[in-house]
Amino acid sequence: MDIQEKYDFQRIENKWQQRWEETKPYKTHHNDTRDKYYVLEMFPYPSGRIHMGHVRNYSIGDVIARYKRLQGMNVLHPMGWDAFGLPAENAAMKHGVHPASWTYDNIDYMRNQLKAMGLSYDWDRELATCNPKYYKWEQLVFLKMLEKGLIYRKETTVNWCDDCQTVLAREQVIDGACWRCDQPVFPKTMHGWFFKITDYADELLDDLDKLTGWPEKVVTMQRNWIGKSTGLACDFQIDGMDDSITIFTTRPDTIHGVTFMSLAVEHPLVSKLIAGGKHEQEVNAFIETTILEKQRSSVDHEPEKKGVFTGQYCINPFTGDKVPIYVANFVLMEYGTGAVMAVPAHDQRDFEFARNYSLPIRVVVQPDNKELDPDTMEEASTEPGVLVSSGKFDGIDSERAKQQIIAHAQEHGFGKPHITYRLRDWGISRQRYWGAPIPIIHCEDCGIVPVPENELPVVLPGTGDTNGNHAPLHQQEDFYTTTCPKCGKPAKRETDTMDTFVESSWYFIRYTDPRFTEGPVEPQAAKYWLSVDQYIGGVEHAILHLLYSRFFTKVLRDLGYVSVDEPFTNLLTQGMVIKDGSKMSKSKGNVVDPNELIDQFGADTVRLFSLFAAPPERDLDWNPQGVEGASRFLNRVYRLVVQQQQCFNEENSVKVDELDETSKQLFRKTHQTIARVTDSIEANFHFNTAISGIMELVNLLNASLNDAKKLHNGVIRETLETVLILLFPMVPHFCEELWEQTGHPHTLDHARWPVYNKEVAKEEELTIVVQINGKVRAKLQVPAEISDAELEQQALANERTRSFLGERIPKKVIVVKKKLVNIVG
RNA sequence: GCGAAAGUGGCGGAACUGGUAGACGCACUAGACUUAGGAUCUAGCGAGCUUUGCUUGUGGGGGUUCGACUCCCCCCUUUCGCACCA
Repeated sequence: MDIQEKYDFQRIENKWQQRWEETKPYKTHHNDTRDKYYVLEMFPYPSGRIHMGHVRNYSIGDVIARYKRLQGMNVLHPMGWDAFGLPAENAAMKHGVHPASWTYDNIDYMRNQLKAMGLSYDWDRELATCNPKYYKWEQLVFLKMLEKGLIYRKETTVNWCDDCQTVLAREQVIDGACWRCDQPVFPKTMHGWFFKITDYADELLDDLDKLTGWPEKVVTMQRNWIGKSTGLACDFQIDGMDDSITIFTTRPDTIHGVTFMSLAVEHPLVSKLIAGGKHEQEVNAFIETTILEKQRSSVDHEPEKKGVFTGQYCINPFTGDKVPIYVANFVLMEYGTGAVMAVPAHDQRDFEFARNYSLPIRVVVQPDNKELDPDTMEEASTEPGVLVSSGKFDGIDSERAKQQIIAHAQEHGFGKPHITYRLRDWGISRQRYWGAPIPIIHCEDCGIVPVPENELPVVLPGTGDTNGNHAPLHQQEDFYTTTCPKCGKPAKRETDTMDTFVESSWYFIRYTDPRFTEGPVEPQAAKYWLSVDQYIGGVEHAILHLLYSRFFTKVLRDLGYVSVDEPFTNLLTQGMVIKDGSKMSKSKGNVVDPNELIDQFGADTVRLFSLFAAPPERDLDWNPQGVEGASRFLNRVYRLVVQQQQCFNEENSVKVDELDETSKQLFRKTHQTIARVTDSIEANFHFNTAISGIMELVNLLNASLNDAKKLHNGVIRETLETVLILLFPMVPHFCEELWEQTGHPHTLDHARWPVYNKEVAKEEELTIVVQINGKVRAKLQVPAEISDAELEQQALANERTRSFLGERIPKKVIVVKKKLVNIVG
């Protein structure tokens, strides 16, 4: 045996990457007899090159994949590309390249980068969402959803980003700006396609309880996003008109305290209410300025509550009171019914509005801790209490009154229980080129006609050659001119493309058999592999991507394609990679390029450091000197193996009883380390503590070699082999190379994760802390099997204890088994 | 404003269900080897002090306990999410 003296990471990494390319050890087969494990990292958008966030994400995923393989599981670990999207079009405009060739070039480049990291993907399952072979099935699912009534088209006011020239879903508007380009978003009225995600609102909400493997934070965010509220929908007749205003309230118990009515400026009844009245001009002017204000309002502060009287009144069905109808700037048309019954005594917004316009305040819920006086109240009281001034409901507890009032309204036919969600249907129409075409034909006679299934895919035109037309589809006459599949008359194709979040909502399902040609999902493969056991990605997708994916999984289940309710059993949201205290960004000039790092230190070192520097869920502060530390550690292990290679020559079984003390200690530490590393990974993927444990073992091996004249060869061997296996998921090239160089006939891919020997790991002696009044005063070395009484006696007999105690007589002695003795005196 | 999470050496971070605070790594200091070293090895490394040792110390203040980074109450700071949701 002759190991190369120096750790030549370049040679080693090239060698193993090439070998993995040839032998495909990570190719996965469906195998019902084995336990499966599906680990997935969020697939990247092919933006050009990978960044440190990817490095971290994929390093974490790769450790898990390799660890589970060592444990004997059949691991699915695929990779692909979220390949549709705006940057491709922007690049096309900027550099004059076709979005398709820009995207595919980037994919090629990034695939090489990922391969240079030594990630154990089954590359035969690679997919790109911009490939017609992928989006063909998405189009099919679209048609099935349409058939099932889960898709509709309507004209609405949408969020329009002028910069991106497209519509955005509400979730994609962040602080009034586009999530992608950060430009302000404007309302615009147009037709668009919608997925009825609200049909699944209840299930999406209820099933959150099943997601015990998700961070609580993400579950809460989704719960709030869905925003379920239960209450009463109630009609208020307009005085002197046939129409009535329907309101929604979660506080039906306060309905006797209504002193006015507030409508959103966009409420459809407003124009009718004011038509011909003396308030018409004033109201219209108010509406106009409010709409303008809404558009440019900064989000930091709520504007003052403002409104204007319409001149009309409506009637409270409970009291018969006439209350004035206002148009108010704080009422949202998008939520509830766009009309709010105003109870200033018990709602802060109504209270402020009432004070501004000197409207009456009427207390109807009396909390038990304080007396409410409408004239002196400084804020609304939202606490529960007992109903007052509420007719026959007086004296009833407010919680119970809610039910009784709803029942009363229902009995008399002017109201009913109602549930409202914050969640809205998902608008998926985009007016851009680089996306999956929506498979619909518009016919003047037949209306909306689905493209027949056998004509799928509707291929995005112009992708055939690099000079192809990549104008938005509504500008491509050759594309949209067609004939109606029903009547054969000239017709027009739908020119909207789908939101790219649609592709990423089901790619993890397609991975189970990405080459299946008979449908979107191969049933047996899906049944075997789903759900994803471990999903890993940034918390920035806590709502959008994860909610859409959950929705799609349920839809595909109801369409009969899959049998699971939830896509991701366990979710790990990794922290950001930051440098010098802030997120890496070009403008800050603190970007670290993974390529340079890998060239300089090797992929294994970069992987090791990104795992060591922080636990996965926390932000990782990138420290260039820390990387050197990781490199140093690998070099030290390499040197140790080179120095100690003789121990691999002979078969040396270890008999614990015959070992010298140093060898025995090292052997014990080896088994303790196995336990510790396994626990760190199993508990919460805290690789940082796993690595530090391995470092401690290596440190002890070094120290033992220095101390002892002759360390037992079998122990050295077992220690080094343990180190190599434990490190393998993190630094695979490095470990494979040393494993091979030390004469092992099979690669580590075929190895098994070690199991620690409890007997060996057990300490023979313990260090017991002796405290006097809670302060550490002495330490005792005692045999592990010592009794509590014996321990107490030894502690009291200890010389240092005695000198500290002096004349005092201990009042109490507390003995904590195998840990400490505290003497209270 | 509401909600959640987090505050531990010069830095990244450890500490299991309340039981030796600071594992491991980085940086730093001293020494060894060396023509040299950003290589390697050895030792030290929270602060203070009257330095075989003592005192103090986990954002601040209080409390529970024999004992608190850990549990309870109040406050401060940071980060994230939501933001007129009726």
